[in-house]
Amino acid sequence: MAPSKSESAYRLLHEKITEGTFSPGYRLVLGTIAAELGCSVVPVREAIRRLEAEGLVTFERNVGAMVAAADTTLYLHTMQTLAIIEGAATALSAPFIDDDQLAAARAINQAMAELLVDFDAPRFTELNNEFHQVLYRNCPNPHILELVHRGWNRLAVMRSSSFTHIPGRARESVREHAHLLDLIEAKAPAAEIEQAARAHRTTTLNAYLAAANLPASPL
Amino acid sequence: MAPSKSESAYRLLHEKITEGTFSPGYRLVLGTIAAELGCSVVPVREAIRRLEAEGLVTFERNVGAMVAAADTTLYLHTMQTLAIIEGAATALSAPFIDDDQLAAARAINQAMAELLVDFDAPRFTELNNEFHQVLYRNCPNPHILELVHRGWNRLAVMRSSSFTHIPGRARESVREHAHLLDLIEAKAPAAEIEQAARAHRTTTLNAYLAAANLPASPL
DNA sequence: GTGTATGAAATCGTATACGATCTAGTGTGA
DNA sequence: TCACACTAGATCGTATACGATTTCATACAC
Repeated sequence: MAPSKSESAYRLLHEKITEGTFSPGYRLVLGTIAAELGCSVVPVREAIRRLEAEGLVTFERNVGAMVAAADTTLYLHTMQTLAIIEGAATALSAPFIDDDQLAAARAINQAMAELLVDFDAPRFTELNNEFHQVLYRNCPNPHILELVHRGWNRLAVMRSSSFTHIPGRARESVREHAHLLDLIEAKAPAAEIEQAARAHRTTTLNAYLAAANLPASPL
Repeated sequence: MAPSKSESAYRLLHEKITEGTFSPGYRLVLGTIAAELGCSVVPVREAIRRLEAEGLVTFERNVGAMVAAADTTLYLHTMQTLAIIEGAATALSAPFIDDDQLAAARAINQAMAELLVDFDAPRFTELNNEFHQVLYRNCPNPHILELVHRGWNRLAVMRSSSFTHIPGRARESVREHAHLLDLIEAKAPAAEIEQAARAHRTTTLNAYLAAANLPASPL
């Protein structure tokens, strides 16, 4: 069956926001979006409420909705949260990663390594997403998986606009990926995998924190 | 200004669900709720969408909404998630807990200890909530705090209906609380506090898992 | 020039209405 | 008896309409 209009509106907005078509701060005017979608405002409001609950959109009474703003603090908080959640997701997922998936992840990481020579940031980011998805996808706890997705989405919204790559981080990243894969292949203890997966993200976070003259994350 | 009807509907439903007035599986019929609130269905739909995004309600197209079901698997997944998030929240909060708050927490735990003699489960649970709130309230990362709240809410919905206390767990709990407070007072490393706070919850989780003949949580 | 009143336009919030869809109960034929 | 078609009632999904609120530009007073 065709999806409901509310569902369509939700998907469309979600995509436009995470893909960066609508940048942070972009005003989502109900009437305009409704017209674009060829529907009335009611389903659009509903969609926006859902996006609000996911943190992709902020909504103010009698004023309207806009794509969640991307201030530095928010970004860093999101990264910290994701470090924690994704670390756990990866550790919980690890025992269920089979040889094929492991091979796929190694291939992706190899592709990333090759990109280092002639660096292509968007492509690198894309591969990075794929890589991590392979790692946490098998997580048997759907709540955690959902939180990981939400975290990635929130980062995606903000990253596009305001944050740039840290020099040398890409190379380190590839190395850390390889280490993570080794741990998983060796069936290392969950705590060790969690620690490595978390650190992988925390390192980036701390680089940003240092750049902003803030203390490093204690976790 | 008076809250919008959509906001009122959201708060009312949220409260009724977390307080247990509406048990898991309870059908939320738009028209009925709208009539109770003295408003139309549109704001009610919006409220329900928000609750859905928080996991308190499930919604099926052309069928309607109901309070999220409370099957065992869901409950355990939620507990596992909360163990991870709350552990981090507590560790991040610890450096900001002042002497007064520490004293308050000790007092609450003392009250819990006294309840052990003539056990009163609802009161114990209430104090337990208060205790943990003191511990994680100062967490400087609002995202994490929000996730903790959502986790507690989800547990609250389910706990009321289907889960009972584990014998001897209350006494252990009080002891673990005291240990946690000692670590915080001693300004122990964040990782250590996180570990203790997580373990406090994981122990309960594993007791449930064992009772259901499932393997313990690896984290 | 600065600050405040005013009014129009834009936008939101929600009631109402009605078609679409689901559910359950009844009847019919094999 | 069972499977299926059908109908009535309940409920959902969304368009439309309109009052309420905010915003912004303009005009006026000081």
